[in-house]
Amino acid sequence: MTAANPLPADDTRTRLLDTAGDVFAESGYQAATVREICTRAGVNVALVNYHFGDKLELYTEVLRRSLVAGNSTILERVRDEQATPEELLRGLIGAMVGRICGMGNQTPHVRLMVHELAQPTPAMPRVIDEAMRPVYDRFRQLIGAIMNRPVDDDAVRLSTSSIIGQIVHYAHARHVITRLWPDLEMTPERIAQIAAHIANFSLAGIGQYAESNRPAARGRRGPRRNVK
Amino acid sequence: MTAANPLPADDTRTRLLDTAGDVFAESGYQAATVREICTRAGVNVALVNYHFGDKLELYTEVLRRSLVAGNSTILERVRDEQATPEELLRGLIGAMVGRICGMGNQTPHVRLMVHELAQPTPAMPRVIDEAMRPVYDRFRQLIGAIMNRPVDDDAVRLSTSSIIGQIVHYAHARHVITRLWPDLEMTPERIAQIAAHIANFSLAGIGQYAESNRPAARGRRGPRRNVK
DNA sequence: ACACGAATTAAACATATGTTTTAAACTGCT
DNA sequence: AGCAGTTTAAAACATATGTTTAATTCGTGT
Repeated sequence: MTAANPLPADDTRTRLLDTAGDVFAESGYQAATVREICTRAGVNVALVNYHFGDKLELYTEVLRRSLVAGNSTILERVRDEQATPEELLRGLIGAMVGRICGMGNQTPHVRLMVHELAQPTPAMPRVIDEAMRPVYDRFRQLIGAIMNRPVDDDAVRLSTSSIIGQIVHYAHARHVITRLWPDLEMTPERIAQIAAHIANFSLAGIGQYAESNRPAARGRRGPRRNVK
Repeated sequence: MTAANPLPADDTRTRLLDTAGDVFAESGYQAATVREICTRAGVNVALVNYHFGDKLELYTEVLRRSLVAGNSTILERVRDEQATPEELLRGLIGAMVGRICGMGNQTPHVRLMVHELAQPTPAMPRVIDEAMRPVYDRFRQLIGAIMNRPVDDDAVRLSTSSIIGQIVHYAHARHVITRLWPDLEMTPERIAQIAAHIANFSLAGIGQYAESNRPAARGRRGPRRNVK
């Protein structure tokens, strides 16, 4: 038979990478088996070692591709120089919620990150530096701008964790949420509602650190709501 | 039948359960090996099958013990009938943050939950119903009381997810946070600061749904159940 | 057409892991 | 002590999995 197959003329290497991305995203590095990957890719078991050396290098390469394709798309959606920090923050939250809650099954990129967090591999430092740090830093910039505080202020860092925590909770607790809130369907409108909620909720939370409430040295003065 | 043995403290069965709890908490169900468990417990490999049948039943029993010991302690700390919902919410947040950020390594209970979320086992439904649902429900009660809205109002559910998301982020993203914020040390003061931040941040976020800001068309009218 | 290196295949290998088997040691009771 | 039931131990088993080997096929330039 000629090279004209129903399957596209992708070379096996890329087919392996694509399939491995799916399998690793489903099961994580350790639970995924090279036989499962090769079977699904329709190639011989020996080819992952021939093309990549071993399982870990295949995983590393999968991760590398996922990283370069992953975070840049998110961050590039909030590069508008005209927009205010609040608008950019809303945009960033919306982009992340959209990717994480994306209807049906999640992006492989997201699931790779979830598994890497639960069971770190030798690639973890790079995952953090290349996938997480840029997002955290962008959030800190925006939040710092809104708060009018330096990016390494405690309030900025804590608020950054608060916002990211709210968002990625929909990745980590996906099964929990669908069981405890069965009526929740991730329609585009629902996703927009979630993003809007997180943005409003967080901007209100940030507000307590805002300029007017800012202390001169320590402790805060000002309206002091919610004091027990 | 006559063997009315009161089960010594270092009974093999108990020692297996304890060790298995540690190993499963470190590696998750799938990555943990019964040989590792037995070696660390100092017992023969065959004994897990003799006492528990198979690996999954051992895991199930470990989980069962963790569940009964786990969530009750948290929720019992917020049973004060005299306190206001805000105070109880602060207490609940503080209890969870304390357990999750607890200095050094996390509680086995927390790590078991994290692994179960990343890679669900057949025990997942029970984990959700017995460990997660009570906490979610208590949060919804308190938040609903503060907002003066029913517990299944969208705003209540979304705010519940927001608060829990902020808290458990310190469990899921532990490595990320320590790498992106190297100076952060989980001293008792720091843990208190984090809990206070999440409480203040969230009460401000909840504030936007408060009675005064409530739109007439949006939020559901109806019987004001669950208002204390 | 041919040769040579790259790519692919089938099979085997080595090891890890959950489980079972069979015998020995232990326990409580008469 | 002797016995019956329970518990432990050592070894074997069956299977899964990452990796290697050796042979075969494919592609390409001469």
